Amino acid sequence: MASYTEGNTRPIRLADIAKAAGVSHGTASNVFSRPEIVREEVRERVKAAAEAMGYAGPDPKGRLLRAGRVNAIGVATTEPLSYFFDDPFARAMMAGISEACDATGAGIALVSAGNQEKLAWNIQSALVDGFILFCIEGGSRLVELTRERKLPFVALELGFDDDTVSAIGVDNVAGARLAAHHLAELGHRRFAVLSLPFADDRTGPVSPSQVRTAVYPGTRDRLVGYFDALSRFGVDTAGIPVYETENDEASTRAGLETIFASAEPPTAILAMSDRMAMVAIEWLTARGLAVPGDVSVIGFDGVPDAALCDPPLTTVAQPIAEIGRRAARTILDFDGMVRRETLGVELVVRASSGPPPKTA
Amino acid sequence: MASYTEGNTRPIRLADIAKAAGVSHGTASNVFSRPEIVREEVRERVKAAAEAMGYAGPDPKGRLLRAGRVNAIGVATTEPLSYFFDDPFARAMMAGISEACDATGAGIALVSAGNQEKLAWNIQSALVDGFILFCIEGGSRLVELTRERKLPFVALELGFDDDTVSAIGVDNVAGARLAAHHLAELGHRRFAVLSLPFADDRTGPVSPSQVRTAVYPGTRDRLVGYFDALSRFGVDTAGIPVYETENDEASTRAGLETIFASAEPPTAILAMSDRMAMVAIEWLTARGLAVPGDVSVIGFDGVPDAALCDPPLTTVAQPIAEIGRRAARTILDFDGMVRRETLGVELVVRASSGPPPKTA
DNA sequence: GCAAAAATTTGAATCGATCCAACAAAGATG
DNA sequence: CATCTTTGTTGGATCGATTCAAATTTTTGC
Repeated sequence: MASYTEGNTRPIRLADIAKAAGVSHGTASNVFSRPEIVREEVRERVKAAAEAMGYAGPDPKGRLLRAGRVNAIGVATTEPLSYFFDDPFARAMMAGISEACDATGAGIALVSAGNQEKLAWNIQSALVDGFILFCIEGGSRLVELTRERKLPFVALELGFDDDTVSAIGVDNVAGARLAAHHLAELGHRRFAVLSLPFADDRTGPVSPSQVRTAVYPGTRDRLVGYFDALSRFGVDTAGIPVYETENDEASTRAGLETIFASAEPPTAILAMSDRMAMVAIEWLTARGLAVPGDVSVIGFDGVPDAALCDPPLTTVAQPIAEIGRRAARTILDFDGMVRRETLGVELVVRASSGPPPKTA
Repeated sequence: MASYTEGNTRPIRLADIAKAAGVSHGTASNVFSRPEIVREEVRERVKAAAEAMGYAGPDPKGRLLRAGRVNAIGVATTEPLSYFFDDPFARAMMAGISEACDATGAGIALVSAGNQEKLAWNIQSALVDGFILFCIEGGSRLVELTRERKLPFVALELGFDDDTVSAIGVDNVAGARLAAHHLAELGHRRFAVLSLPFADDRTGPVSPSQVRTAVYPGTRDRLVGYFDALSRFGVDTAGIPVYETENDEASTRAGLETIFASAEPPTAILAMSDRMAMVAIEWLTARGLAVPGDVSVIGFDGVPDAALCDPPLTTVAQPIAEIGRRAARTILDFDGMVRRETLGVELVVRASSGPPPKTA
């Protein structure tokens, strides 16, 4: 299509410049890294030589080995890379991480991979000073892989029960209580739960006996919170349908189909993510059910989009950006400590929740 | 808050393992990089030693220097890092880049910085095999900085006139013609242009004589396209108000105020980005002007959000993800050639454009 | 003009791996 | 049994810089 940019000569090294300028490589190095300590005349001579030979400046690859520090933090997930730019929760989190990185001039390296093997390799070979882990599905595998690197890392979103890993998350039990309490207080007594996954790779309706067996602590805690608040209002929690989704549109719709196939459909939906809640609103509206007239919907997360949907979503807001900022700071200011932080959540009442219909 | 994770002993090196296992460092290296060529018994012995000493596996820092290749591509901009997660255009582009990177297992390093000096440093020290440059404002500075690194790079979005830099973009003249033609054909004769910046750091209304002086080729080409199409319909292009914004909400609103302060306000707005077009729709609606009843609005870019606003935006769609994919491929398959690609655009007619009001 | 102090410069050591030519040992072949 | 393969292992060279103690030069003070 067009011309060659360069000959295929091997790139110029600092040593080449040093030789050309007639100084030692120590001095040549100083010209670039601490110019103030080298005599002006020499400095100019070396710079001129560099210019003349087309030297690209000290290669970070070489510098890195000596310095040890990369000045970049890795953000890893088991989802494809585009997850960081598509998912509203991830985006809000990345905004917080970005802010902390911008403040200190650190870079961000996105790490992911289609399959398990590649992911392992990518984590092993990522040039970073530490990792922030987006623990969605397969979070524990991700933690194991990362632990191998023996670099600082912090798990996000769901507290791991394992006390040896740093983690930043929210009080899921309290948040779920807030959500359920809000709906119960409005008068609702028939509920359904759209749940995040209980464990790797499963989905579908969940029997009451399974409910306490959720492996993912985040899922379990939210469930515990919901049930705890509802039972205080005398609701029989054993009778509440819980549908486990993969937090995507397809499985959420499937869940709704199942839930509303019932003879006594719920008047309120407790969704464990704003994503599912928004799908639910769309699904209900399309089915001719008014939100919140016929069915109230409450989400969890507090992503920015939730304020913009129609009707605007009532939800339990996490301080997402703040979690991101703290995670980044945990890596950037790593002090060898295991740091486990639990941040507070906030009930944000918007228009998707209201009293149950009179007829119910 | 909690216990120490590690003592402060210096990390284990491959050489330590080799010594402990009683083999040469060459063999120890092989155990990790080409296990199949080392005898099983030895392999197990080395692995056991590694396990026992808590070896984290070959350090990528060391490997990198030898290998030369980082297997990551840098994406740079003069905006803060959060730009990548906030801006819809950037996000769509990143999705394309992500896809190409996922396919080959390459990583993405985000590069940015608040000030000019830090940006230079971050570009100099980024551990990447090449750069994709988001050339918004200050694009030429970014190109200069990157050129210094003597790594492959490709400029995005706006073609640079400089033929020595690889670039991928769209045919802005053709796209702008499409937009203007569409509106003129609907019967509009009174237009206003919401323009992207002409050059670094300016904003405000533009006199007709300045119009052809735009420094940014993307801006200039779109203007040329608009005027070219309109003049074929006998519109006096010299009379069209052009307001230069910074492609943000504040300056776009300022532009609209100016434009609609006129005695003969336009019936159609040509916006050079979907962002500005969506701000315009909001502004017009809030002012009681119907879109497209009173004023038609057409955007440029084709970001996903444009389909969701109210009314859905008529726009000129760029193949954003495809541009991203090609940019990534250009770096990943770099062959020393300068590659300049111009992709086609497509008029997407939605509900924000219609015939001008009868009274006009 | 000379010693002491200050400012520069040098060059070997180091960072942590991979690569490869040379060598050693074991097995196959005539 | 000598020779040729094959298979596995070794250790020096290399990747491209930074660092620092020691050597050298320049400056300062008297």
